[in-house]
Amino acid sequence: MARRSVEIKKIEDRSKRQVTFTKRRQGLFKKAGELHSKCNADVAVIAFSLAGNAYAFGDPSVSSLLDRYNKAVEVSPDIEIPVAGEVSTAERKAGEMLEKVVETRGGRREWDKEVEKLGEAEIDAVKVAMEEMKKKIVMQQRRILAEASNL
Amino acid sequence: MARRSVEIKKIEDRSKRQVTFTKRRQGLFKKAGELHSKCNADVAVIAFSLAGNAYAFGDPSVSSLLDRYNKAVEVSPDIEIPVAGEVSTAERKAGEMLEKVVETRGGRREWDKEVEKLGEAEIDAVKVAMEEMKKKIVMQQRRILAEASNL
DNA sequence: TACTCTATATATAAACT
DNA sequence: TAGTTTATATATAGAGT
Repeated sequence: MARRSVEIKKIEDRSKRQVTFTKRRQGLFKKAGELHSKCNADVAVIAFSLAGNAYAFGDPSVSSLLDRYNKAVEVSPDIEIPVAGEVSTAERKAGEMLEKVVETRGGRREWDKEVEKLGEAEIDAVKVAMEEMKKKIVMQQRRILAEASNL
Repeated sequence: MARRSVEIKKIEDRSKRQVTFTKRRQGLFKKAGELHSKCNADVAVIAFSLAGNAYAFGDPSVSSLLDRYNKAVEVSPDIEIPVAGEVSTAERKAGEMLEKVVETRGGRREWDKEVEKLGEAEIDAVKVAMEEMKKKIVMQQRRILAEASNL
């Protein structure tokens, strides 16, 4: 993993902890996305930073998975796997700053690789295609808005 | 990671997919626990297997975190940044579309239909993804030009 | 504050039991 | 079907910018 051994223990230094939180949250979201892509499993991850910010990852969407989870629990309340660290339920008071930023992104831009494969002969054609695609998208957006205003 | 490169693509073989799901779910839960212990952050993970089984990890508890998440979303529902799942789904769609463009360049444009399938929740995210994709393409173009001038 | 860069620690795919 | 092993792919802590 890194230069030193990991030591799963609370990091005391605030700024180091923040950096680690960001890095590991990204890693966690990426793993969740891979689990989704590879195994066709629906996955949701929610993380609250000490500052109280909420970060969520979910495919197809966080809220739909939460609903589904709640329903599953109703049906069979024994689903939950309580894996909890001993230090767990302890503190967690630090942040109640209610400026929740539901940030996102697990990393994953799979088209990166596709783009890198493009050669000189293709890159121009692709750009043109992109322009057309964008027009299409804008039109689609208008169509949706028009439908919405008809409700 | 393993004997072969990872290939983030759906695993077709049922039993292999099941094995991978189990291993990766365990890994994901472990990572979530480490994030909790090291950074004092509260984390919940929910995964549904293809078979429909629900698996959850949460500290202090899944349901308390879900409530907290729902409240956070209520407090700032107007935030432009889409929830992770929507972004990732959009990213995947954008990637799929690009693949089609690359495959069919010069020929008919099959992504037309794909665009028309996009719904309200996705269209914005797709636009954002398109912007990023375009940046990538421009960078790739520069790379090619730079190589060419070095000949 | 937020990147990038690597040396290492971990995770894990496939093989094997 | 499930646990163990091992060769590699990934993730990431710390340092540098």
